[in-house]
Amino acid sequence: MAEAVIAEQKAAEEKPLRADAQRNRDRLVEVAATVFAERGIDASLEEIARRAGVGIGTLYRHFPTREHLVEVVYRREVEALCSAAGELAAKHPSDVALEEWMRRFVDYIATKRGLATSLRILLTTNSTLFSDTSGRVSQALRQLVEAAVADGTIRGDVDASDVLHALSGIYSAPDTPEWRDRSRRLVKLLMDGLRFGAGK
Amino acid sequence: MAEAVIAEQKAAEEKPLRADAQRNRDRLVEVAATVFAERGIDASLEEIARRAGVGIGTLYRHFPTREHLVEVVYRREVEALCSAAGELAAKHPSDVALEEWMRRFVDYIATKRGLATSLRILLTTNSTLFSDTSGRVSQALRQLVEAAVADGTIRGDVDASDVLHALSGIYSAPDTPEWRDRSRRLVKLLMDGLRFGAGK
DNA sequence: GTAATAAACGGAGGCGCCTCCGTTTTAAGT
DNA sequence: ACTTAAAACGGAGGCGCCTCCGTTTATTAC
Repeated sequence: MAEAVIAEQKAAEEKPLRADAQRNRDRLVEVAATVFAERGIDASLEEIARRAGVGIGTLYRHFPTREHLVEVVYRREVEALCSAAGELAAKHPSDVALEEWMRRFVDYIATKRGLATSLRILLTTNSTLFSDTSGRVSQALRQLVEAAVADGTIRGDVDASDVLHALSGIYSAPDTPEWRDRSRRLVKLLMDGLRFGAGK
Repeated sequence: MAEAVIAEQKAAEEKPLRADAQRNRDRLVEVAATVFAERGIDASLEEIARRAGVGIGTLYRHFPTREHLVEVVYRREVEALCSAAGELAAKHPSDVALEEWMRRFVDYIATKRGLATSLRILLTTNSTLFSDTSGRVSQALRQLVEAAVADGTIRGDVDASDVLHALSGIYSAPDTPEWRDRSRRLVKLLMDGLRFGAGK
């Protein structure tokens, strides 16, 4: 339902691009994701254009500002993370799916730690981006938690927002070298707590 | 070892500048204030250096980032505004001094309207800057209000923070072409209210 | 006054940003 | 298949950022 609405909006807002334009645009987003990950959010836009095999003018036509490009990359990554929830749910027992998804979630945030400042500015400047993505994340998590509660693999006295709060406690911890490892341990710990008393 | 480093830093902080260095630094701040006013906070640093008659390297030695320079200019302007409070108090009846100072205050904010976004980022990033300057403004205003209350030229049932709140209502109004004029009218209105019932 | 030296100067150079516009490609009409 | 107009391309060019380092200048010691 929600996906149908999104699809409709996209169709309404965007006229179809010419084949070469669509190809270049997709390529740019893909390369940009890689380069931002490698060099941070201040990476050279000219490097992105070069590695995507297009001229700098083409990059600017598609993404008038750096922020436009970052936003598209960010939305794409959040969407990939969230749509993985459904796939995990189909392939694993619901508690395992939830655990794996939470692990990916904190890992994703870990990779963004370095960019936090610039990204936070973008997220406060562009409140639509913030509400869209945080809504999408909540939805994915809710799906997993409700399934696990329903089939009794985790306890029934928690809901998605409880888990989200618990996770935020994990990823808002200070930024040390072992941050990533500790986060994973904490996710395991949280998961054990969720399994305890399950099926009662 | 650590002590040596600390000692070096202290020395560096307190050390008087060489005569030419001080001259260039002052010149840069003065020119920067003009250029930022003319072209906005994103003005070219090379233009500032050029108009100050120094090389770009000299500008960067004194102010490693644009933010450093903006901060110094901003502090200087706030200080000029606030120290004018004392001068006004010496030359005018206390109610007139207060009115004139408030007029200058809203005018100053009016000039900063266009830069608001960048400046707000700087003020939230650098909380020392924010608390220092807002403290200084409060102090200047308090001085004027207390004097006017004390000699009965304005009513006694208000204090500086009341007036500051009233002013913030004035300058947070939307940004229209007549903003400046309306603000002045509102200051006059506020002042009439303050005078009403004075000396009771 | 002169020499020595630490401090400051300044601009060339390399890189990235962004715009502008002549060239190329697509796709719609015939 | 061919023509053609619109769409997209891409890179040169101008400007600003910032660093690096050879040169100049102020100050200190004699």
